[in-house]
Amino acid sequence: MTPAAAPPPRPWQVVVNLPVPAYDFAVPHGFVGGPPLGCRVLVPWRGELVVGLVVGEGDPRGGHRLREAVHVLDDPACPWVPAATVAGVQGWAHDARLPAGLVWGDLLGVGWQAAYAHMVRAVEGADLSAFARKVPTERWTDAGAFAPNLLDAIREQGLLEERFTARPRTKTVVEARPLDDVPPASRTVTVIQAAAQRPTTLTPKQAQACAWLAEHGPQETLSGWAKGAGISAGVVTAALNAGGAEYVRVQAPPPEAWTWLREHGPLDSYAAWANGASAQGVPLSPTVAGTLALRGWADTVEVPAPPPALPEPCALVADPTLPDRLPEEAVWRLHGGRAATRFGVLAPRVGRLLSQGRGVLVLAPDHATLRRAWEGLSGLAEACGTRAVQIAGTLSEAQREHSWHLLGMGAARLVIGSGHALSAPLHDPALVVVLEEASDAHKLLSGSRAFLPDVAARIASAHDAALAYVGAAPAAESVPWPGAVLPPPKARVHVVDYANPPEQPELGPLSSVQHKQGDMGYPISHDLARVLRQVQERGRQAVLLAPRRGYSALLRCPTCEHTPHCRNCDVALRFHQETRQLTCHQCGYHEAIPDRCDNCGDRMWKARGPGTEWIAQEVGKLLPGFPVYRLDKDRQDDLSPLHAGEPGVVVGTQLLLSGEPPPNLALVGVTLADTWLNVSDFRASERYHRLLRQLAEWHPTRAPMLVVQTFQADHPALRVMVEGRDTLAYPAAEERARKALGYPPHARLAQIEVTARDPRKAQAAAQELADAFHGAGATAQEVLGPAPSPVARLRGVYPYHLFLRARHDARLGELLRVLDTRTWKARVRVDVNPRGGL
DNA sequence: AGCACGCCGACT
DNA sequence: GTCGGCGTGCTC
Repeated sequence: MTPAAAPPPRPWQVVVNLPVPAYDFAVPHGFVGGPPLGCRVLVPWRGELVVGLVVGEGDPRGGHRLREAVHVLDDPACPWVPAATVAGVQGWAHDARLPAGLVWGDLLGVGWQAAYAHMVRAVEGADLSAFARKVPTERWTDAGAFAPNLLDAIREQGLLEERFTARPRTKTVVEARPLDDVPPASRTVTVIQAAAQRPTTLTPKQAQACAWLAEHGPQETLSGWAKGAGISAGVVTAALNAGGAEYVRVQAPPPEAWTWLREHGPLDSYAAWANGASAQGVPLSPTVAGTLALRGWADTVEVPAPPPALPEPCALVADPTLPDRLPEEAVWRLHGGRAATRFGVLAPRVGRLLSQGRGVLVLAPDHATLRRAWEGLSGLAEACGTRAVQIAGTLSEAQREHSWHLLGMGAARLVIGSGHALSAPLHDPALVVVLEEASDAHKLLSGSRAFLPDVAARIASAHDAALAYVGAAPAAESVPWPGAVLPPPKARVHVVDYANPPEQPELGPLSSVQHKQGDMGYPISHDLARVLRQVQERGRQAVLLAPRRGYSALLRCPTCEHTPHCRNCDVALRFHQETRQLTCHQCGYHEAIPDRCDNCGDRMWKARGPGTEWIAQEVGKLLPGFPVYRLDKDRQDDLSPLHAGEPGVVVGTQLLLSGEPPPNLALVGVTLADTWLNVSDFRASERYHRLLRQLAEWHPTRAPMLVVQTFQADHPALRVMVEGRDTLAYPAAEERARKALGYPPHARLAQIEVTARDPRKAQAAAQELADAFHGAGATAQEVLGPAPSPVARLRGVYPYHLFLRARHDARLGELLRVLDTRTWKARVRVDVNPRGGL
């Protein structure tokens, strides 16, 4: 009786860092155990080996023969990404209709490059003569000696044996070679020494030279001898040729530079050696240092690199022993107060979990928020017997990898970071904290376009960890969760109402309307100007928030109203006065300012819509001699004098908020608030309100005056600030409005973008899609559009948008399934939970 | 994302 | 005849 054939092991689903779905790979020969979920593997890919991540099990009877995964890089007991995290991310990628590789490429920031030694040999008795040129023999050889695609061809036939060993991070250093190993030729030197017996044929001068040499000892050069003896070079040469002196090789003392390196080395480079030695009185140039190494006095060697220095934890500021009054539910929120207060309230909970040996993950949308969280929480980890690490783009690759290992070993249990921290191998996570959950910085602009709080929620749920939203003001979406609310910091808000200029009795109503902007002062109102002068007089600091970079939003011909537009996009070109250029802020296209209007030939241009350059220029006129700094994507002035406390004004875009506030900040001016409202997005007013709240809490202790210039002085997002209403007043009202309109959190949205180079093709494909949705039973409430994108042409392509609005996730999933029914005649991209545009 | 393949228009 | 534009398809 023959034993029943064991069922073939199920293949592994592996993602690589490319925008493609997970592919199946056969289990490597001889691998024992279940699928190593979350481990990195080396897989054959287009003739090379690439790092992939095991995210699941595939179909055991696949349609075609599979390639084998070649090597498992991580110990399955300690995967690179926790298995629950893998499940959470995979679930999100599936629901968002995104190729898994695209999602993992965005989320996993550490580990796609693995350092390993790779040795190969031919299997015993294999005949590789069919392969070209140089092929592996039966001796182990470094794989680098062969073309990767040749190795892959041999591998595919099962004729290759491979061995992988992890190679720790190394660095190259210069170290002094032991004296015994220095080549003898380098340890001797040729010198000129007087002959033992002086020939009788020497002239008197020659004899005199030889006598000097005998007395003063051997010389290294002829010229040294000549100079020392005070005799011409010709005579000493003749004396040498006549046999009065001879070249001999003698033992030389080791060079001083070598002795120095033996005492102070090893060092990172020849330059470091040269600088270090020179600084201590041993003259050495990098070139000479290199020559010494060439002669065998020093070697460059690979040594294991020490672990990189990680950010130091801050002092413990919050008291973890205070009572913990935060909700115990699976999802909760904490908003209001100042950042330091919020972390103080959060500390008892985080401290308790860390003390229990559990893990806490904190997701920050930007660098400034990350820094505040680090200041508020990192000291806590030390106090609770563990340590905190950061995983963020501001750290080096080596630092991120080291932090990753500390988490994987369980040595660190608090991780604070960007989206890259979400997949970190944190042990037993009990709490995932999403900071400033309404921030647009959580939305990845390219690739997967993931909204990180959505992914964080999936990961928390997969780990059965609690999820907390913490920030200055909640998103309307977080309002329904149970939560704790702190009173907002006091704000002194002054509103400049451009729409209602003060009564001017001496002028008639008509002229008042005609001149109202001029009368109130534009782009800097008289009110704002007055406060700015006070700032100057008192030597304080001010920040002005401009709605855009550049000089102006556009140029307009005063005669015919013509405005220069981008040749690739359907937008007006921004005017940059400093570079004398018109620039497209969508695609980067730029051109010199045209001499005359293309349309009517007029030579005049008028700027409209002030930007940072314009505002800075106005401030310069207003406050002569007062330092004016600028901070936007185009120009980042050095603000260190301000941070040292010197007086001045900074004009910038929202980029300002990602830095520290100046210490003597007395005034924050929003030069034109309406820019935050004049966007076609249902989240615009929430974003505006959050901006005001963030400005009010920006300075950690002060409450600077907030001057807001606007045409919509009665906007509720601003009114609640003026009236000093509580933290939840506006977000709760917004949430009620969303309910009435059927927007999140009372609906799930997805944007479907259809793009093509031909606008008619894009429009037709979008319409076809809409028809398909309706054909599948979608209602008119559920499918909105298609409509051309707000920017009808972008980088030369014409995007059309279609919106799906479903009551809940399940219905959205049902609707999205229509996309899989067939292929479409244009590029179709889905963005679930889109932000911006609608 | 890359990198093939393949189909059309502009040149020696 | 070829060179080279970029549209389409594939990667286990």
